[in-house]
Amino acid sequence: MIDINLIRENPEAVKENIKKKFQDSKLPLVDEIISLDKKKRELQTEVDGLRAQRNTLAKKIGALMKEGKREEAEEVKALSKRNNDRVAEIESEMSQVEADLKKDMLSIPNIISKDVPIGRSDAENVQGKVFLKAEEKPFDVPYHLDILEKLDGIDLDSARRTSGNGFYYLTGDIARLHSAVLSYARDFMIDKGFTYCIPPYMIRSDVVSGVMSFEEMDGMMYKIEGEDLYLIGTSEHSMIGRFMGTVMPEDKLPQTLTSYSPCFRKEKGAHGIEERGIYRIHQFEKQEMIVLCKPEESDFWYEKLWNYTVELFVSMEIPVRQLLCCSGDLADLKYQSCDIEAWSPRQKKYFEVGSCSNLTDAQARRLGIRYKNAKTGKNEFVHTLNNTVVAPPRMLIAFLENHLREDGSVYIPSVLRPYMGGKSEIQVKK
RNA sequence: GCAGAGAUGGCGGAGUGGUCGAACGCGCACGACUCGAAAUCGUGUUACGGGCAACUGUACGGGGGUUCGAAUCCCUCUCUCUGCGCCA
Repeated sequence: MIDINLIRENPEAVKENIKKKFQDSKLPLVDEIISLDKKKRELQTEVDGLRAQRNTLAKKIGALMKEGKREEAEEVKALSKRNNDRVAEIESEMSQVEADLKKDMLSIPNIISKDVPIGRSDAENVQGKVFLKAEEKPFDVPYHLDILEKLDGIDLDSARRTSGNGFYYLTGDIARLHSAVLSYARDFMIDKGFTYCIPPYMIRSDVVSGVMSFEEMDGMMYKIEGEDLYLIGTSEHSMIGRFMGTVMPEDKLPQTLTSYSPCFRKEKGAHGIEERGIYRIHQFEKQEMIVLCKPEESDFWYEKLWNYTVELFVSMEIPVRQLLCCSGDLADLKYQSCDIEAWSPRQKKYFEVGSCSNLTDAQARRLGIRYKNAKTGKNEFVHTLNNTVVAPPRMLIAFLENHLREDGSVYIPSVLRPYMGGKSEIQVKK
């Protein structure tokens, strides 16, 4: 949600931003908001006056009662009652106007960074920097599922029986590798000065509706039957929810946190769960990083965050590139976003393994996350950012394809060996 | 899970139907005193919204209700504490 003052003061800039995102159908909302906002303020003035009257009358009644002037008091009561009817009328009109206003405000996209490339859809995303040389293998790289099966590292048949499509058993060295990657990533972020955090894996509906739209919720979130609880789709949900409705002192910023959690997603809609293997699944695990900082520092942190992910992948000897999200592909809450994509020697192209976003104050405004500005003494909204550190098992696809050898064994880069009992490779099971 | 107690400003803590946005204390800010500091004294100090301003509205865990009027009474949810029970 953007600042309504921006719409009041500079509606043209807001419209320009909407055009940049190719959401022209939302253009009329801006004028609608201006008129709803005006209406709201008129109603507010009126209702404030009437309430002031109510307060005065109530005091008068109290005074009369004390003096024992019962009859006079009754007269004023009747007057006050009539006044209150009018208050109720305007209040209900006002709550309607407020609801409409809020709905419109939620549809207005966040102002995007000047650095965001302009484009209609993900097809127009722009390649940024590239790290390590993306090389083709001198042999055919099999589909990741086949690699996993050769290494005796996966059992999808049983998972389908116990849980259905979109679930998996990882076994043996592959399961260990999965944990090793997460542990290594956790320590990597701790070394960068981030605070490690294990959050709740279930959250209440008010937190859910705070962190996402109804459509997203419907398409992603699993609900616990008979409870007001949902399984988180990412630890960002509970990590950001942690700060809902709080004001923190300026010296508590920046908050630099890295969290681990399993993630549960229905994956309803566009791509679905049909794809074979472990690319898109209902359950995965993720090491995440989130930052809450002062407004003037969020650009700095954005650059830092995505570079951490790159550094992590490079240390595991996996070629990656940065892909700049274009204006049309950017979610409404985001100011700027990029994906980190890993090289797939099989497909001979890059695919997404993480995503880094700066939401500026849009998320914080929606959730009421503020800090006390030490200079001005005012409470102001923080900026929030989030980024994937690493999310296996999807990340394992990149790992296996890049480190596969012709004989079917998989090479383990040195940084992971301490987490793998010193092993330097995973061998094919005879 | 059962029973009892409770949730008030940055913190502690009064307040049980009207003059309460809230006593008192702590903390914090500013000023006085001092060479400087401590101590002491004085002043100020909730948030959000409307208004050029004067001023004004709302909020005492969340939601709903009673009343002319609710921090205060009723319902409900959440959370905390104490005791019992159960359990990794």
